[in-house]
Amino acid sequence: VAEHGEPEHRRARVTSADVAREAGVSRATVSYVLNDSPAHTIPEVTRRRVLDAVARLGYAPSAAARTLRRGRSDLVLFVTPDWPVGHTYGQIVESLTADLAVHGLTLVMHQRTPQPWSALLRALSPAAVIGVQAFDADEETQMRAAQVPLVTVTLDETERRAYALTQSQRAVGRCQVEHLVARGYRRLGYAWLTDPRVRTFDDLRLDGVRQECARLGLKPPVVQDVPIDGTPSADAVRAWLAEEVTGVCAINDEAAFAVLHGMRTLGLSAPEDLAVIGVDDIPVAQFASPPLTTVAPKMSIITRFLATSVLRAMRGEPLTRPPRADLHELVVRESA
Amino acid sequence: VAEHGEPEHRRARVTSADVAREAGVSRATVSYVLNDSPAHTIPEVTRRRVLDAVARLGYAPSAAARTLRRGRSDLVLFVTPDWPVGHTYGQIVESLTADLAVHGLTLVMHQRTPQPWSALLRALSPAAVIGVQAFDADEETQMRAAQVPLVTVTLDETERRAYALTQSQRAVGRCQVEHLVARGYRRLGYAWLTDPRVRTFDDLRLDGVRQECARLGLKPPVVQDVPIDGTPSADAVRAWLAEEVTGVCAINDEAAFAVLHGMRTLGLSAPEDLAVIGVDDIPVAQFASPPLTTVAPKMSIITRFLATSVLRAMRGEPLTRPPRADLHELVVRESA
DNA sequence: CTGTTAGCGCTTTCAA
DNA sequence: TTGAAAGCGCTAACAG
Repeated sequence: VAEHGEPEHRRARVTSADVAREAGVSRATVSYVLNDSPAHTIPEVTRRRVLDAVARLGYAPSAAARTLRRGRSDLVLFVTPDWPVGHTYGQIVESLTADLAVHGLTLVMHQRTPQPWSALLRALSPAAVIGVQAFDADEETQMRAAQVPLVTVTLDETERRAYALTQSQRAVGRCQVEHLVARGYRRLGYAWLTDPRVRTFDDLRLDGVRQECARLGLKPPVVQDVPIDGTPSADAVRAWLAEEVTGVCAINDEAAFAVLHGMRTLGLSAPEDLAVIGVDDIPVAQFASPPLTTVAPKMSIITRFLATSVLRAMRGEPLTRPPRADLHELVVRESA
Repeated sequence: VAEHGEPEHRRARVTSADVAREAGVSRATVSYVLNDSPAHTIPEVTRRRVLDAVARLGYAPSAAARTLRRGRSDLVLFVTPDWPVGHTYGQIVESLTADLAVHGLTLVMHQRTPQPWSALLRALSPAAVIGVQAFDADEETQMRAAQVPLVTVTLDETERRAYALTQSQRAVGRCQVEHLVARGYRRLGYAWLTDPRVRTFDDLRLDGVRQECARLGLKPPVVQDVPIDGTPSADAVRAWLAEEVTGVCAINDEAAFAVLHGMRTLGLSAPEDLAVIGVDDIPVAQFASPPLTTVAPKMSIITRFLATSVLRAMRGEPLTRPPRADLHELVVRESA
């Protein structure tokens, strides 16, 4: 831990006025150039002069001033649910941050708590809000009142909304079933996490599993809770076996690991006794025993789409459909 | 993906002027009350009136205006290295965000790229910067020039700095050795990741392992790279066995999983043939085969300390030493 | 095509 | 103890 005191000669901040002076133009012109103001067309010479001055002075516009003036910042607020955030979280931050940065937007994450976050909203004046859960009526009212140009990307398709990620979640479940059935497993189980907070996801993924089972004329999946906090995951395995389940779809790779572990304590092994397929492809999935077959979401495509959606919504343009390309891919290893 | 258009009646934003009017005082008074201005003492009645008005109007101060005025925002910039961010990342975000929020500070993460981030610095005017790598001279100059009150919390202790996390990293390595030796393993190996970007950490943790080996009069650890991207981790295991290594410390849990997997392909099992101990206690560690013994950093304590350091540094107070309590704890399972 | 200018909402002297 | 007022740096009308 180290600290720097204030510099002795606190050189004043470089402002757009400095740039204007250096370039021999007015502040307005500087602003027009820097913002590619559509209403004003600036001759190339002037443009270059301004840009040069900017470079020479190392000028960076003050986000605060710009926000104050425009009434809206360049921040995009990502409101995460109250789930335990796992590997996926880092991935999202990483690529979404990059995708937004391209457009001059900065990602700010906020994890939902029981407390309302309307104050955050007003304090940040974000350019957009991305949510992974539907906002309740109260929250939506808040956002309207706060005059936040509001984009909601949600996992929940209960309302009439387009639903990129929702579709993806269902498709993930379908993909699991498809693979299992292709391998000849016809009586399926589903491994849910005990943590009730993850249920949003589950509902959707499980729903996809159910859909696909129904479509293929299979019995509905046997759902079992799998405790993530430790021991008795063998119970779930026994229950499946009792129902003659031969293949289980896990809500995510952690759950799959738990199932595999439960099987191990029972002296069973995958995929012979029970095939297991996960979701996420966490880094250690390849080191599972046996290496875990799983469905890997293509984060970069998803975040790219999210970023585009935000941009379009900010401009008031109609939102596009999710990309054609699958938002996930099957990674076949040995567990199924 | 759903979108809200602008509200029809865009009710103007609630400002401190509104609060002042509602409370029958001046804007200055509102400001004093809200900021607990030390130079001014406000009678309790006035205070209450203001606070009531704030609540009634649902007023939230504009971060932009405040920043513009004060020249510094309430943002704390966390500059992460260019490593692959794993499970730890989410943990840090989660608890550090909460710890800072208590003090009205908002955490913003920025992952280092080859490009400089000085523009970000000037744009955000953050209240502090937390770095997990030492900043180079250029960057430090930038920060001074940008007049950012600068706090550096670094993993690198090469310069004369206090080093909470550094000590912790070394201590983590020592802790691994301690446990292994207590269990009777005396010839040790060290599992490094192939990814060169993680080396910062490794150096420190490995250093701790070396120190402890030296202190106990053991031979230095046999270091082996472990490829995280797939297959041939068996080579490392063979190499260790050839050197009569009986216990290996892994740089993190993923590396430990890789080692365990390599052993499995060789028909070996832990801890009989080779004991393995990791770092991090990722959620799936308990489901490893065998369940992974590991050193778990106590994130909440670490982030609390980070938050406190930031606060103190912002106030110009001297920085305190890291907390007495160990910053990590041993989680004994079966692999070692 | 470029410049002048009026604020955005807040904090903080300075004066009352 | 409270109020009036001057900006912080920027953008966007409006003039020129």
